[in-house]
This record gives sequence, C-alpha cells and structure tokens, in this order.
Amino acid sequence: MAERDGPAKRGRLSRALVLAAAVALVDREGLGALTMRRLAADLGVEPMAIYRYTAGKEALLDGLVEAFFAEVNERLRTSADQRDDDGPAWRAELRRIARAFAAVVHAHPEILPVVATRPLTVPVARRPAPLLQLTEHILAVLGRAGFDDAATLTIYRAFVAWNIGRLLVDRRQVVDNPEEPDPLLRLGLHRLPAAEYPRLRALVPRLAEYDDEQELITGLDGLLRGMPEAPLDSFYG
Amino acid sequence: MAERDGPAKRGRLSRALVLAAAVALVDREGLGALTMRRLAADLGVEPMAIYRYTAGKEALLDGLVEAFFAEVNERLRTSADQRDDDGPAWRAELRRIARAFAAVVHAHPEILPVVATRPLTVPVARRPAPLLQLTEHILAVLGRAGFDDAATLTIYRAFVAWNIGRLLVDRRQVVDNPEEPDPLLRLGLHRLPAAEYPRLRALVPRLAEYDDEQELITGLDGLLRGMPEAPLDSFYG
DNA sequence: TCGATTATATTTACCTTGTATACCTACATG
DNA sequence: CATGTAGGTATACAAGGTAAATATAATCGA
Repeated sequence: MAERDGPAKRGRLSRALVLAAAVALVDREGLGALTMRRLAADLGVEPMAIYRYTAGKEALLDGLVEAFFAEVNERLRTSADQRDDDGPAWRAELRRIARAFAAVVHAHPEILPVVATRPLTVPVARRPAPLLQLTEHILAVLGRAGFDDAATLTIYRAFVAWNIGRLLVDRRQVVDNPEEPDPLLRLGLHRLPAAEYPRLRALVPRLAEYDDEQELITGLDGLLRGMPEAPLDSFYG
Repeated sequence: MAERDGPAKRGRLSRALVLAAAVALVDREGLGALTMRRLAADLGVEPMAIYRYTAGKEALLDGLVEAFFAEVNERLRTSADQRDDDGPAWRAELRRIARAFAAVVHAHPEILPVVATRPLTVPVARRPAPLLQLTEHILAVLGRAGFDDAATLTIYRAFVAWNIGRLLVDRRQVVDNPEEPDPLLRLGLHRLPAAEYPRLRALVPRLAEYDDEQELITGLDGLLRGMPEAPLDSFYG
C-alpha cells in the first residue's frame, strides 16, 4: 500500500513532516489517537518508516513539545504586538510571551498536557531547542532589566508556573450533555448532592463564564508586582 | 497462584486496597509501572479481578486522583497548623490548603502529572468526591469572606492554577549523571552551545537552589493581593 | 442442614500497540 | 556500471487492556 501521493518512493518523509502530521493528528483526534500506526497511515507510509525520524513514541511526544515551542517562538517573532506599555518593559515583554503561549495553546489545546508535564522531567540540556531558546530569551530579558541571578530565576519560575497552571485551568470542563438546555442538568449537577455541595452547585454553572486572557494577564501582573524589585526599576517604572 | 497471604480466597480485595496498592506502586516505580497486570501481581490476584473495583485503566487513574485528594483532605483535617495569621483569615486558610497540597505532592511526586491534567478534562459533577469536597471548602471560605460569586470564582481559578503550576515547576529536573561532581557536566550543560544560550548556561546550575515552600507561599500572597477586594476585608484585614 | 443464589476471582483469548530485525530498492557516486 | 547506503518495507513478537465464559466460596431461604 501507500503507493499514492508521492511519485517518488524516496524522500517522502522528513522530521518536519512527521511532526506536522503528529500535531495535526492530535489536534483533530486527541492525544489518544496518536499511535505510530495511525500516524504512519496519515503519512501514507509503513509504521516503521517513522523510526528513522524519531527514536520512538516517547521521542515523538518530545517532538510535539518541540513543534509547540517552535510555534510560540514564531509567533513572538512576527507579532507586532498591540501597544502595551504598562509598567516596566520587562513586564510588558513577559505579558507578550504569555499571550503568545496562550494563543498557541488555543490553537493546539490537546497538546497542553504534554507541554505541561513532559519537559519538566527532562534534563534541561536535552529539552527541545525551541524551548531552550524561549527560556534563554526570558532570562535575557530579566537580566537586562537589572535583576540579579537569584531574582531572575525566581521570576522565571513564577512566570512559567503561572502560565502552565493558568492554561491548564482554562481547559473548560467538558460538558456531560451539550444538548440539554437546563444548565444544571447539562453540567450533570443533579449528581451533586445539594446538601453536601451547596456553594459548588450554585457556582458551577458560572464557572466557565470568564475571560481567559483577562485573568491570565491580570494575575500575571499581580504576581510579578509581588516579586523582588530590579535595581533600575525605580527609574523606569 | 496467588495462594499466599489472605487465608480466605474471598474478600481479599476492596476498592481502598486496590487504590492503595496503585498509589504505592506508582510511588515506588513511577506511572509507567502501573499496569493492570503488575498491579494485580502486587495484590496477589489475577488481572481481571481488579475490574470489579474500577472500571478500567482510565478509571484507575481517576482513582489515583481520588486517593490523592483524600489524603489532602485528611491532612487538612489533622494539621493543627503553625500559627499563620498574616492578612485576612481567608488568605491564611488558602495558604494552609496550598501547604497541604504541596505536602501530599511531595509524598507522591509521581502522581502529580495525573492530578494536574486529569481532573480538568472531566466534567465537574463526576470528579472524585474528595476533590469536590476540597473545592466546596475553598468556595465556602471565599463566600464567608464576603466575596461575591464572580470574585469567588476568579480567586478560586487563580488559586488552583498557581498551585498546580507551581508544583509542576518544582519537580526538579532529573540530572543526567548524578555521580559527576562538576555541576556543568552533571547537568549535561556541555551540550548547550554557550554561544546560543549564555544566560541559560550561567543560570541552570543554580536553577534548583531555592526554597519551594517559600516561593509557593510568597507568590500566592502576591497573587491574591492583586485579586478583587472583599467588601468586609477592610474591617478585618 | 442443604441447595440455590450471588459476589468474587480465575481462565482464556483476542485485539491493539510499540518496536526489533531483516530485508528490499532507488539512487548518487566513483 | 558496479556498488554503498539512505529511505522505506515486511514480518514478527512481546506487552498491555479487557471481553466473555467459567469456577468457587459465601450467604441465605427453606
């Protein structure tokens, strides 16, 4: 099989193609659908062909992360950003990064769990290059703003934590039965004993009524204002 | 096989036993080791026996989450908490919860990825009871503090996001070669081209030198100070 | 007390998935 | 034109999840 499409039998694949197909597959059908066989079929190729471009399934997941951050970087490079000069420049830049990150998550929501959990268990030095580049950029921004090493790292960790946590929380809850007009029933709330969970029952219907970006940025600003001060900030702030 | 241990062949298992064994297994050998067959072996039972207490592998993972939050609740119930009366009571209580959460994560670090990603894709109403109880508790605390519904939910989301993100980030990076005395080599930094990642190279060796709890609590306070004000706060705060 | 019922665990078997290994083949290069 | 090799295929197996049928201990009605 797999005789269609590419005229040549050779050179059909490439790492970029494989990763793109993987991302597309995950976008369309979720992480669960990402199997070597399925991916191969999408590429019009036998399963083992993929192994020439990625060491295995694990490595393929790391490839998703790579593709993800490549897209974040790309977006940062091209986003002429709406003017946003509240506070010092470094904070504006972190906001810009947070927005880019969020935008890519919204473009590929299914990948988020991988992005959130996988890189953190991988030694820094072997994380995908695009992630390293982004990290370098953030550290450089903070360094230029005048923070010393300890402060830079503290802010960096807080920034990453907030973004990841925030985006995980933003994954709106899947709804039991989208058809049901009554929100109580639609959310499956009849299963929540009202006696035990009064506040929850009252609030859940409104849990999804909020502005992601608003809360992302507001929270980020709040968080960062609580961080150590940069020596130069008082002049520019 | 499986003739040892329990004298009776009947009633060896229970949901609690199964979950406890699953948690123990994951603690010892990581999520990857959690297979139905392995878990069955640990329990001295044939694989299919487990299916009477959990609907399948997915449900088993939800069971991990359930066990996790049961432990958080337990800890909250019994922790006579070190005096901690900075700011309003509701903030002190959120700090207490954050600490309990962090403590349980440290007790079961391998479970965190599951806790961080799984509940968020499950409809609220079918999340495990211990998680619902904790949620109810948080919402109640905020309600009693005088926040209206919108503010309560905003603070709730920020609180959850911060905790999850923070704890994910706290998973220290696995080290390439723990034996190596030179930190540069130990972290595999020789693989980081110094020209491209100057700041990263300089800072990575110190990336793990920080106090988790310190940053967790400090950040939380900063974050919450940026949140909407409760009407009554001015009286108590 | 004894047989029927039922809760509990086992047996068997099947399908999906990841991947090792050996192989084939088009192509560039000497 | 021979030939080495990168790129893709064929085959096969082990590990894992789980459906379905089966065996068996515990419980209970008579």
